[in-house]
Amino acid sequence: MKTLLENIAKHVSLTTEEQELVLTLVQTEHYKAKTILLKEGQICTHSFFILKGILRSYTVDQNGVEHVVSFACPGWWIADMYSYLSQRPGQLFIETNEEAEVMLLSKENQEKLYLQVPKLERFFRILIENSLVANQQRLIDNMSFTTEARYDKFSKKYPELVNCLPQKQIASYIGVTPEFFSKMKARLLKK
Amino acid sequence: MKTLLENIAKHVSLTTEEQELVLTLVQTEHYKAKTILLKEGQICTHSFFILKGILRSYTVDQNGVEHVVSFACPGWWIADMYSYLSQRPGQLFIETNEEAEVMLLSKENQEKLYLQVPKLERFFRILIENSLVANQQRLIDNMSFTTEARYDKFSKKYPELVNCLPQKQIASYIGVTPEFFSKMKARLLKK
DNA sequence: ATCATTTCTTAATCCAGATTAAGTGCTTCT
DNA sequence: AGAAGCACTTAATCTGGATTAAGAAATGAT
Repeated sequence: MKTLLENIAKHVSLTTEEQELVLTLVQTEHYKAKTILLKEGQICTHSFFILKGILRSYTVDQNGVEHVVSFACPGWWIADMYSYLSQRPGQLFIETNEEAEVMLLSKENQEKLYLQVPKLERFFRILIENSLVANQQRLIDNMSFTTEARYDKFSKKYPELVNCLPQKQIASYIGVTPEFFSKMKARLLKK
Repeated sequence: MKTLLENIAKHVSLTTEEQELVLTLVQTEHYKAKTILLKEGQICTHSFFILKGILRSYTVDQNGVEHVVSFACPGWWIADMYSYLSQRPGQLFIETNEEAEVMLLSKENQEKLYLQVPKLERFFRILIENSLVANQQRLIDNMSFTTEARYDKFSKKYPELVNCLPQKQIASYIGVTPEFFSKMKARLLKK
């Protein structure tokens, strides 16, 4: 259901040999809960495809406050795109919430793939297009909706996440403090 | 300096024939100040490459308030990416600030280009990657910086824009009301 | 099972920024 | 040139959400 090849097959179709090539260029890793896969200041040398578990990326600001940039469930990719694309030190942390199984694709191997299987250029372009659209929508939502409406949208868009994330992470994602989030939820229940 | 072919040449190199093909697939248009090129609810059938002038994209929320999503100067592309990619009605307006000259590339012609000049798949992928990174950075900035710091960053990143945009548009871009923006600027001058 | 750490809640106080309202230049149109 | 509309400013008041602080509940480690 959520393997890498199935994910690719949604957008481009590969021959058996091409599929095998892909598999030789990725590695699978297993991580315990709360493992940090990438730290601020490091270069993001791999992008991660989630097989099991939930990962998140976040920044830490001058005051030490965390800001969740994204979550990734099985079947999703995650990386510090700035750092990954430019191969310069980035500002994101990437961390497992729970025990997780992840496929790693190095930047080098991705370049190899582009050369040997040009169709994958299309695959990754589509992935990036989708991220861009989602990101832009989030920006718009943050500017034009109330906190309550943003929470509502989040719950509807990611119903599987609402009940398995610590709610301080959801609070951070929608852009409020855990205290305020808690107050808001209590207010919602009264209705 | 800012023609379409020069823009493409920054990332991929085309043969003369390929360049000519590109030119046959775009059209150039001239617009007066305050012309609306795309309205909410319409399908974004073309993406726009700016030759002259400044365009901006924005949404209008339930209360009729405008939120600037992006600006585009000469040498930049602009479109409602959600609508353009999905060919469904979008929520963005795209409008010229001043008199402008713009090249239009239709979605159909873009698909033709992908087929006939696969190198362009790479070109557009890179453009989208850059947008994604910029967008993600803006999200992070909105979550972790004060209004003042965001304005400061904006001024440094787009020095050419600060002095030629109505400041209510800058206020909207960084996410505050024109009144507050005005107050903040007065406060900055005192220092 | 117990202790320790983290997460969540509640409540009081505070503040950045919104809202409302007026007033002051600018353009631009006729 | 005058009217009409925008863009910008200033100021008073209000509010969503932050901050601080404390306790309660859940989770995890030994």
